[in-house]
Amino acid sequence: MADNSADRTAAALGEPTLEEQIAAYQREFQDLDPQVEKVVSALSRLNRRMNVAYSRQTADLGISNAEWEVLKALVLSGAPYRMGPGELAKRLGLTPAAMTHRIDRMVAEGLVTRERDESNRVRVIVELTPVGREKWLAAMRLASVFEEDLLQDLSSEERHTLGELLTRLLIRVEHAQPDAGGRLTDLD
Amino acid sequence: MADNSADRTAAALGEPTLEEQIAAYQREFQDLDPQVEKVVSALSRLNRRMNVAYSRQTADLGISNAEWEVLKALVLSGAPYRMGPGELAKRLGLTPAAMTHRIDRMVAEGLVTRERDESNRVRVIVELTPVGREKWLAAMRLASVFEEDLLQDLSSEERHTLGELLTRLLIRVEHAQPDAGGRLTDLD
DNA sequence: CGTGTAGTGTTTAGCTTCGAACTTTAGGTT
DNA sequence: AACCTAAAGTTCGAAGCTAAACACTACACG
Repeated sequence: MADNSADRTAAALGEPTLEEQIAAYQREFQDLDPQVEKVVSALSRLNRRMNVAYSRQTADLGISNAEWEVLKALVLSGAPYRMGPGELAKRLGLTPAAMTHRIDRMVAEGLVTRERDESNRVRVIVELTPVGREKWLAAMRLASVFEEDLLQDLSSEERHTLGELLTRLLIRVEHAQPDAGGRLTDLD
Repeated sequence: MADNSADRTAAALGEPTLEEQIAAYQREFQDLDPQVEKVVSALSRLNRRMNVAYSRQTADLGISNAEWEVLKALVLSGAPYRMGPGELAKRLGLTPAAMTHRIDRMVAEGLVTRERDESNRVRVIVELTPVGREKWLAAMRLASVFEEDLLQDLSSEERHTLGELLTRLLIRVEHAQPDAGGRLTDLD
């Protein structure tokens, strides 16, 4: 079971506050926009914390975070919960090689099955087992409690605003490609 | 040079839109709050995209994302840019073992120096070299262009709002510990 | 029909990380 | 002083990932 970085990052002793960190960056790099940096730093820190929380939860269920990602992708594909290793790899941002090994493990643990596609014998079909689906559901229940709790201090309106602003950033990143200088340029 | 997941996740062929993804989750898991899920999913996707962008930029400079993280921590500590391996490991969320190896590489590449602390011979001091500082600065310049561009579509007011909302989430995660059920409970 | 070519998944070798055992030093206790 | 305990880093073996080479199947084209 990988991804046990849980308790190392959890406490985060002596880590500077966001404000302190931004002030330090400004000392070292004058033309930094503190407003931009605040958003970016908060995003990155938040994500680290969230991953730690998820790792802890999945570990409690006896699966790794990596395995949870696979389960999520399969469930998202809808019944009958089948996908090829290649597509899974693309979705999760892994090499096909890594996917092969990950599926090996998950087959051994009974979370998925792997069989050749008889109508096209190059392809392989990875299918969620009932056990795998149960694990996904259990992880989902834990995750949703955590997520609800994370947003607890925000009003419904604030949640909406946050969702919209983040979606706009996401759209900008997903519908654009960086040019040579790293700038994002629209595709269409 | 690790962290070359750049071009695999960049295109993200066939990935469902955020809305589609949330709709799919709701079909499989009824008591899911779509508002919460939207925020969380957007956060997680955004971070993946940003990491891909950073990886590409650091690769262009001939360093890995991992090395950039070390450089950032050292610069943040302020002049004379010295830290012990243990503290670095804690900041970056790594085991001391991993830190040892990472420093090995960075010493070999001339980014940092490693020496024993003569006043306390158990300790080791990792110090940024001028070359390391230059690499940090170059990476920082690239990153700030990308970040400014990422937020391009948001007005100054929207940036402020986003920063504040994210900070509140961060505070909730950083000042709390999860209880047995995964809920976040205040410390003070 | 055979052959070339593209697409899929697996295998192999090397690297990075983790967990755990180990070494060295500092500092307190008797 | 001699010992015990804690703290800091390193070493060791196992796990997981990447890139690149490889094997197999399907399909188009002569």
